[in-house]
Amino acid sequence: MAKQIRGIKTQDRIVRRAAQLASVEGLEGLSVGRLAEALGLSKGGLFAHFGSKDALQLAVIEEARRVFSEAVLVPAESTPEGLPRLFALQAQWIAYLHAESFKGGCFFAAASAEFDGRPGPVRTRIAALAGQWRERLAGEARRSKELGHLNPDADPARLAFLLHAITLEANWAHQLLGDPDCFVHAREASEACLRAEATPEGLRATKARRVVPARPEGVLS
Amino acid sequence: MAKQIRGIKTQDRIVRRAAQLASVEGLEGLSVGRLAEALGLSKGGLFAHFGSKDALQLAVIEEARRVFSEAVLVPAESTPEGLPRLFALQAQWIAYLHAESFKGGCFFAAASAEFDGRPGPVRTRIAALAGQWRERLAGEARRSKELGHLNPDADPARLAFLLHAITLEANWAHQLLGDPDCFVHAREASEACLRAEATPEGLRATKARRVVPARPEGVLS
DNA sequence: TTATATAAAATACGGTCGTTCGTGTTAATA
DNA sequence: TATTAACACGAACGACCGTATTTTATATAA
Repeated sequence: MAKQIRGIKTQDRIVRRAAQLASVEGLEGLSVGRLAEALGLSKGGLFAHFGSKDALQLAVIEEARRVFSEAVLVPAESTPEGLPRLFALQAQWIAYLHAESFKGGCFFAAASAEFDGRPGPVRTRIAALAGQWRERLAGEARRSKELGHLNPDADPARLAFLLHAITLEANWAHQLLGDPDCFVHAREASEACLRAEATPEGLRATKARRVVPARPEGVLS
Repeated sequence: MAKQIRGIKTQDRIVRRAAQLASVEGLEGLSVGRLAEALGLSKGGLFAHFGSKDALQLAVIEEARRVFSEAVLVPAESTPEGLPRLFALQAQWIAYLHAESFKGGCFFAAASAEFDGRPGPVRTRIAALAGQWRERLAGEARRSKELGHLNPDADPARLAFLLHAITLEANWAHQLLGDPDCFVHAREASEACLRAEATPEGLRATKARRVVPARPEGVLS
């Protein structure tokens, strides 16, 4: 058999493919045997890299976090803080879902639903990351208010709640119903929600900005 | 062993308990063996009632639909059509989640995420019911517009999108993060979204209405 | 009472799961 | 060249899965 070409380390190959499969079949539904088969490895060989399924699942979560961070957080960092950045975060997130970096949609949405009723380290990690992300949105909303980009009576937590809701809904509608309008609705609704509480200065600061398209990652591995 | 008291037929007992367990562990994660054990039945005895796991899962889905219908649809029917009913649907839905009729949160939210990447009759049924429900919201929004309860430029589909998003977000925040404010946020956000596009007449028609509290069902079986 | 239909139990089968372990191969080091 | 460490294979394990079949108990009807 031709030796495996490896531009990247085996651990990375495993974890990337696993993240793809898990976004479709779930973190628990993904089995070591089938993952190994999909990668052309033996079950035992693959397993030795992690030692337990929990450890594998945790590694997969970190990979998903990395992908999400590069596709959403990093691009948004380059916009000015406050409302422009809040808008950028939301726009990048929607674009990232639209690009289908993960075939099964938002990895964390899937993992959240799967593990919210199952105590353990995996659930703990997912909840922590999801909480951080929501807090990131809320924090940027608070900063927007400080900068005078949002009305004084705007509630940052509720705004984060709404933005988060809109994106999850788009993901849901896309994955389950194949709704072709869901991303348009998501963009429009996001804009409407922000506009409804923005000050003129906030709007002036937030011009139409280019969304950095997310290129599917790890698909070729 | 004391004989089983059965006020309800065994099939019902099975399906009710199964729906409870499935809302926590997932429709696929729920196993015939453990379900039988939880009910004090033998695996074979339980299995004979359905003939296949697919059939059991489909029966569980119908049960969840029944519960949802009684807790949300039926109470809302008694309010006048248009904006009042749209508001009632949303309020009942949120109250229903708050009451935790299903321990694992919204059954269909969980099932959607679990099966959106798994073709088959189960996924088909879930998608059909979820689509019907969203269409129900959109239809009531359209009717509201016809009755002059909503501004002429309101987009019923987008409104349904938003209301649906808000509730799913509350469910998510409750289940994963245990966010104590999520239902308050959901109610406030829903009201804000409807108010933003409502006509004075629509607001007048929609007075504060009592939400029928959902009593947890099947928990005792 | 006997006969019959149904509900549940009991047992078993093949398959897949996560996990372990001993062996062989490869690559770097001394 | 000899040694070592990392890597991957392949077989095997016990447990549990969905499913099938066969047997036992229970209730009803003749």
